[in-house]
Amino acid sequence: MPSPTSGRARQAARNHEAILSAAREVFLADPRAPISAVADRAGVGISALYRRYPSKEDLLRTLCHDGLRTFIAAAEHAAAAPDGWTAFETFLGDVVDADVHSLTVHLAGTFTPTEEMNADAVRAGALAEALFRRAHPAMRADATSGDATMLLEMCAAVRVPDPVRTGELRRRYLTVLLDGLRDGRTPAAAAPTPAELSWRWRPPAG
Amino acid sequence: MPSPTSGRARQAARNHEAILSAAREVFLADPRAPISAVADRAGVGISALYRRYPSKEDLLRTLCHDGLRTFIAAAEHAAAAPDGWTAFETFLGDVVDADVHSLTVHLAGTFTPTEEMNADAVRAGALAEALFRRAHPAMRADATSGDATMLLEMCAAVRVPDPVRTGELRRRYLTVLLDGLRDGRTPAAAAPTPAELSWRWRPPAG
DNA sequence: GCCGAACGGAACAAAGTATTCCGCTCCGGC
DNA sequence: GCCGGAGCGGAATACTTTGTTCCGTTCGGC
Repeated sequence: MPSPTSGRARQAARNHEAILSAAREVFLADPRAPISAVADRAGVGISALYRRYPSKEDLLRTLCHDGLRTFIAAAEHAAAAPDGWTAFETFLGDVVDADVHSLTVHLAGTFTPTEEMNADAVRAGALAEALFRRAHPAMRADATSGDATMLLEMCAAVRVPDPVRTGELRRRYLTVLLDGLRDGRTPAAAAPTPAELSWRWRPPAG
Repeated sequence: MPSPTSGRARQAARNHEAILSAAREVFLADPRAPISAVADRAGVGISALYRRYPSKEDLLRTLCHDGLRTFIAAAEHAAAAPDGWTAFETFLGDVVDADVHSLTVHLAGTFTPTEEMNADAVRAGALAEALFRRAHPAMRADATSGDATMLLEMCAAVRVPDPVRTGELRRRYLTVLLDGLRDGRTPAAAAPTPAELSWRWRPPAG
């Protein structure tokens, strides 16, 4: 099957992509969206979805894991920058641009993670932590890597109807936040500890 | 009925308060929570709720309107400060502390607003705008009053299981954001226009 | 003791939604 | 050309969730 340029197999491959992309959009907009919304957005029937994923949970898990991988890739890519602060800035910017935070954190807890996902989550945490450490000297002394997590969370909360403007506005507030984190001298409450942020990853109730 | 200190009427008044408070907590945690969750949290039966509010929508509307009034009160109180920046800071801090943003913005759109609410919303917007204008000279030149709205939105997104820590962390990031807004010089995308943020207030679909 | 406001919570009905199923289409090999 | 079956659309199903109603009970005030 040498990559057909037309025909059924090709169409199936296209659908595969369309479904993933539609699922990203739909669940990004509303993590509790019904699966039919994904089918509608992708312009396919429901069975095209169930042919690929045994259940909604599997789709969610796949989506989340993809997001996690994107996160890791962004961290590894940014780590190449020689300057610690620049690396940190690049990393957060890329993650915000990829709109990956909602995919990972907001979907977590709606499915039981695989072992591989847990490993990747640990790896992602370590990479982010390393980037943070390199940048730490350039920012307010009381900052912790938990701050980075919360910055991403706050940027993800920025939302307007137009997706393009949403992206622009997120970059704007990331800039404001980073300016504040770097230059800010106003005393503030303690930064979050890792333990305070890990609750999101607990598996579905029951 | 001169404020009985015991008896049925007193109990009813207590329930009234308990219900409102429970509703605030529950809908703050999840705007789509079922009404039975409110009853459970308040420690009362469902009928105690329906005796006071004809429908869920009415309860939501009341809650949101209360939040709006708190917002207005905070703005009026903060406006008394002689220094524009201090007034602005105080205002946002009070709104964040009162956890009023989710009550207003996140509940909006789940009910059809009353005329009075619309008027109050306009008034709230005008007050916030006035506070912003007084503080504007002290911040980065491209800031708009829409930034204030988004700061509140971002702070509302900060959430950990412990409510007390949630409050502390919100204050922390408000500080970071305000530092960034005041001292930040890094160029950034255009701030949101009022039109871009008004979509939240549109009534329920249909 | 009796009345009725206030209540608890089961019962009901309407939605919403994950998953299954069946019949159709149409590519690809012969 | 023709057939088999992969791939599919979407109605049907089974079940869960949830807003609202209803009825029997409680108990403070007279």
